[in-house]
Parts: sequence; structure tokens; C-alpha cells
Amino acid sequence: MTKENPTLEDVARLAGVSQMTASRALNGRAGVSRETRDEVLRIASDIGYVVNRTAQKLSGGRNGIIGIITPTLDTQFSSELILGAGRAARAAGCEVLVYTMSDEERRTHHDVLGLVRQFSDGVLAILPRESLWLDLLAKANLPVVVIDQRGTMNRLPSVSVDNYGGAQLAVEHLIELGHTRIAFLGGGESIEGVRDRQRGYLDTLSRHGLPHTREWIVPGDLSQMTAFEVASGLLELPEPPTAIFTANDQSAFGAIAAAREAGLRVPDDISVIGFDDIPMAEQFHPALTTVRQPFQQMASSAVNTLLAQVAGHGAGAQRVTFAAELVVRNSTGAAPVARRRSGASRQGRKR
Amino acid sequence: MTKENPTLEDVARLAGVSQMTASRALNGRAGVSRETRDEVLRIASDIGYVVNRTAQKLSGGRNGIIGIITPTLDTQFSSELILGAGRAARAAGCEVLVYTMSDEERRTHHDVLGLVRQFSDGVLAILPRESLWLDLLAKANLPVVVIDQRGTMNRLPSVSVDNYGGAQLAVEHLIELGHTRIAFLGGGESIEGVRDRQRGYLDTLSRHGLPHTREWIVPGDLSQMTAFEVASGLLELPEPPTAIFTANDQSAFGAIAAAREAGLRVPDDISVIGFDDIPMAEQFHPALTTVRQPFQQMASSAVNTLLAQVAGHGAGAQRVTFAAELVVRNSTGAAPVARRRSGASRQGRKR
DNA sequence: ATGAAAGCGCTAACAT
DNA sequence: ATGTTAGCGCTTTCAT
Repeated sequence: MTKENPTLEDVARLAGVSQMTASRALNGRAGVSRETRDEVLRIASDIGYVVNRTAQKLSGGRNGIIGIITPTLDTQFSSELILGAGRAARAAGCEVLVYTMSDEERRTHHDVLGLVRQFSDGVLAILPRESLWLDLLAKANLPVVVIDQRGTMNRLPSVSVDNYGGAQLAVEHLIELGHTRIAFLGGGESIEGVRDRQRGYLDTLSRHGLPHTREWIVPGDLSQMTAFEVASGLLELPEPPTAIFTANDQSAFGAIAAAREAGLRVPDDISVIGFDDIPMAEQFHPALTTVRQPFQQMASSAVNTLLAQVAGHGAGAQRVTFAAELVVRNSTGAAPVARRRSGASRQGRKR
Repeated sequence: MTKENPTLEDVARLAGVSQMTASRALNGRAGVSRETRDEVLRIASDIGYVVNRTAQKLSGGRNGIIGIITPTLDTQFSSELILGAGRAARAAGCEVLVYTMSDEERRTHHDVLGLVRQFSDGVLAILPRESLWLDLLAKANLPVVVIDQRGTMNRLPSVSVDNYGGAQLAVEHLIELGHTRIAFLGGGESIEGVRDRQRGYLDTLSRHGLPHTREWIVPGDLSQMTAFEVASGLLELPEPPTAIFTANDQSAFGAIAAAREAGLRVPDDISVIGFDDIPMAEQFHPALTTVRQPFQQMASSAVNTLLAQVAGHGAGAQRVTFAAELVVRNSTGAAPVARRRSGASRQGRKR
């Protein structure tokens, strides 16, 4: 199959029109009669014409490509978002190209930005954690939307989940199950979104008049391994918690492993609830109760915001926040009777 | 910062040379005096010149961009490989752009190939499982290298791990630990690489004169959840195995969960060994003994093969296979002494 | 509603 | 060793 790719010129010639007319027809622009347009489209499709996006871009216009920049491909957080963005973009007639580079690689980010702007109309930055990109992006003078777990510090348009509200959901779920001794396994101070989760935890406890000793708030780093160790310590406390809310799902997995190691059953002896709802949460055993980030919605909102910006309908540095959703599965249950509460009877509540 | 991107013309003008000379200097081509070249490079760097890859491509040449196509971004298999390919490519002065699209999206793959060839010199296809891409890629007439878990069915140059040998490593490790009742939790028939794993298991058992009953060979689908169920069945057998070799790490996680659910300790009562060595394997508790695929090496080999092809040094449809490596961690241990698995007799010993 | 000309930033091919 | 010319495939003018 050595057939060269057909070009606009081929389409135009075959349709007996000028390239301009063919171009207009293909792009659905005005200025083409109904029947000319149909004819052009038919021919283009017949000969398998695919517009050359690089030429399109070079010639000064847009090319319908969204660049995604992300330093971390290995977290489900990014994967989900990229897949979602791809779907949303394609639904809008665009394509998505991903550029990824681990943070430790010492490549000048400046160059990367230059590269990205060459082949795309704008960029979606997926930044699970603080990143050097932010500043560069801010002064890069090209359409950009950030998907992150951060707060409002940057002036870039961004979408994120309501971390505070999600934490509240998680803690209230535990409280309804009768838990009063609820621990928080954190994810470090550096990520604002994670701090929000902790604030949500604290405030919800207070609101319900529940104690929150310093002992029950332990620091993790979002990794399963660290969570295992830290949770183990938690369980050796003279007054151990009956439920643990972890900063993310990975940490929840670690906490569950720790519980088991300590001879505890989940959820009978101790409940664990995570945050994110990565695909593995459902597969895990026991299936993890968690707070879901609506990845698909976030991605699609980000894409649309970006596309609007590209089209010039930029609405400034708006920040969109999506509600989190509680997903009840099997890692949480009624508080053990040893120190029960009135709510212990109403346990059968499924999603 | 509304500064327009500097172009080759700017560099040339500032250096007082023609665009061609500037171009040659920047690309390290011959035909430029030492000092002219240095001057050009200095100026380019000064004004922050970044070559426009789309123009580069359009003008008929290569552009030093490698396209990666992968339908699955959500497996660590892909992530590892993409990161590795990026590193290798950049080391060779190239950039990598990822195009991803889930298989279920009904976008004509033909178009995608057209798109990819527009912005890249060649493509690396990361196909963890059978895929529609293969045929298209084969007749696409552009440089391509496949990284997969498959066998030799396709005529495309490809790199993969020695699945058979890896399985052998795994089983021999178990045998050395004294296990004789070794089960295999498979991953379906559709993926050739996975079938190789099973063959390796079978042959190794035979070679050591060990029994392999049909009962101990159970079908999975590479998912943790299925593995959990299937492994549970395995453990209820009248004569349960003392060790399980799973087709991949995810399945190992499921098997371990099943063992625990059945009141068994890993590795005291039962050993589990996976395949892949995804990052999570190390984080899991217990840390998973597994067979490592050398992702970084595979990626870098693939990149180099591809680059050679692009440069015209294509060595035909060569197939490169990398040795797998046994990584012993904590999920495997000596075979239990007693045939009983009541667990009551052998308490409290861990790791 | 349609077309012609010019040019985006670069590099092959041919000068010199 | 360096420069000139001619495009790559498209879209922007500015005609008609």
C-alpha cells in the first residue's frame, strides 16, 4: 500500500473546484453551495483524504489539536483524565496528543512549551501535584487549562474536584455507620487539594462534636507502602480508631493491608475509606468504599473550556469545581459494637 | 510575554548568514565552518529559538518526533514503556508524542494512522493485547516497531520479553523453595505472550518430574477481581497447591487476597509469584515476588530500532526478545512442612 | 459562491 | 563553505 496520502489539491481537482472551495467545504465554513459541499465531502471520503494538521497549523490557523502535558503517566489519576479528554475532544472534532516528561528529566521546559504550541491549539495540563509547569504555563501566552488537585493559587483557568466536600462526605458516611473514633491518613502538606481533604475531615468531626486527637492524624505520602507503615502505627495505639479515612485510594490499600496484618477484619473490625475511586478500587478485595472524582466530567469540562478559549470565548481565569461522590462498597461497615452508638442499627445502606 | 517565537529566519539574520547555513548549523550537518556554526548556535540559544517541527516535517524531511500509539494508558505496562521510550528518544535528540484511543471508540483507525504520520517520523505501537492496530500498521508503510506481549505472528519489527523463560524462572524459584504442588493462574488464551507463560510453567514442571493436574491450571483474565475468584476455588480443592504462579501481577494481588480470605498466610502457608513487576508489586503487602519485564531496556531498544528504520538502516522485521528477571520479595517462601493447611499448627511466624 | 495569490517555517536540490 | 530557489499542504487575504 504505497499510496501517497491524498492532499487537498487532489480533492479539489477531482471535485473540479478550487482548493479554497474544497477547504471551505471540508471545514464546514460558509460560502459553499449545498451541492458543491456534498460533492467535495463525498470525494474526500472516497479517496480517504485526511487533512494534514501540521500544514493546517503552519498556515497560521488552528489545527484542532489539543496538547496534553503531564509529568505523571503512571497514576490512574492521569490515565483516567487523558482518556476522558480524548473522548471529549474527539466528540468536538478535535484530536489529542500527549506530551509527557518526568519532572526529574532536566529538559528545559521552555523548549517543551515551544514544541507543544507548534502542534496544538492549546494545552491541557494535568498536574497531580505541585509542578514547575505552572509558572511557565502562566506566562506562555497560549490557551491553557489546568486539571489539578490544587487550590486557587494560580490564575490559570482550571478544573478540579471539591476535595473539601468529598472529605466531608467520607467522614459523614463513617459517622452514620456509628464510628466515632475516626483517623485520617494524610498525603503530605505539599498538595493543596490534599490539605483540603484534611480540612474537610477536621471540620466535619468538629461539626458532629467528635474528638480528633493529634494521634489519629497521621502523615502519608499517597503511596501504598507508606500508608501500610503509618497505618500499622495507628493500630497499635492504646486507643486505636475504628475507621480510617485516607487521603487517596492507594493509601487505603496500604491501610487495609496493615489492618489485616494486625489481625483485624475489614470492615468488621475496622472501616477504611479512600479518595479518588481509581479503577483498582472496585477490583480490590474488599472492594473499596471511596470518594469518587468525576474524571470524565472533569476532563470534558476542561476540554470545553480550552476549546472556548481557543475560539476566543475565553472566560478568563475561571475555576470549575466538581462535586465528589460517595461510592459505598465493602471496606466500610458499622462500627464494632464494643463502643457502639445509636446509628449502629442502620447499616444496610448501599450506594 | 507576547514575544512571538523566533524563527530560523531570525537566527539567520542575526547571525548574518543564510537560512540554509543556519539550518545546517543547527542540525549539525556538514558544510558549515566551525566558527559559523558556533555563532549560529549561540544566537539561537540566546533568542530562545526552538525549531518548528511541523514546518520541518512539512518541508518533506523528518522532524525527530516519534509517535506512540497505545490503546491502553491505564496499565502500568504502558506507562512504564512510554516513560522509557521518552527517555530514550530524548537521549537521541528526539521527542515523543503519544496518541491514545481506547479500542472501543469507533474512530476509523485509518484516519489515526494518517494523523500520526503527519507529525512523526515513525511509530512505536504499545499493544499489551491483541489489537486491531496490527494489521493497519503492517500495511501503513511507515516505520513502526511494536512492543507487545505477543509472539511472532506479525511481520513487524517488535520487541518483547522472553515470556517462556520468565515463567521458567518463576517456577524454578518455587521448586527451589521446596514446592511441589504448584498452580498456574492464567490470563486467557488470546494473548500469545501469556500462553508462553503457561507453556513455560508446564514444561518446567515436567522437566522436574512434578505433577501438573488440570485442576491446578485455572483460567483468569489478568484482572485482580477474576483472580480473586478463581484463586478462591483453587484453595478449596481437596488437594490445594502450596504455591501459585499467576500470569501477571494484578492476578497475583487477587490470589493473595483470596488466600487471606481463606485464612492462609502469605508466604507461610502459600506462596504467590506474579509476572511483570509493575511498580505496585513492590508497594504491595507483602511485597510481591515476581518476574520483571525490563521495561526501560525494551523501550530503549524499540526506540533505537525505530530510529534506525527511519534513518533507512531498517534491519527488516526483526524481533528482539529480552530476558526476564526474577525479583524475589516477600510473597514467596519455603513450602509448608505439613500437608495440612489448618493453619492452627503453625502460628505466628511471619516473614 | 468561488477563485487566485501569497506565505506559514522549514529543508531538499541545485547553485556558487 | 555558503547562498538561492522551490516547494511541502494548507489557510489567509483579497479578488471576482
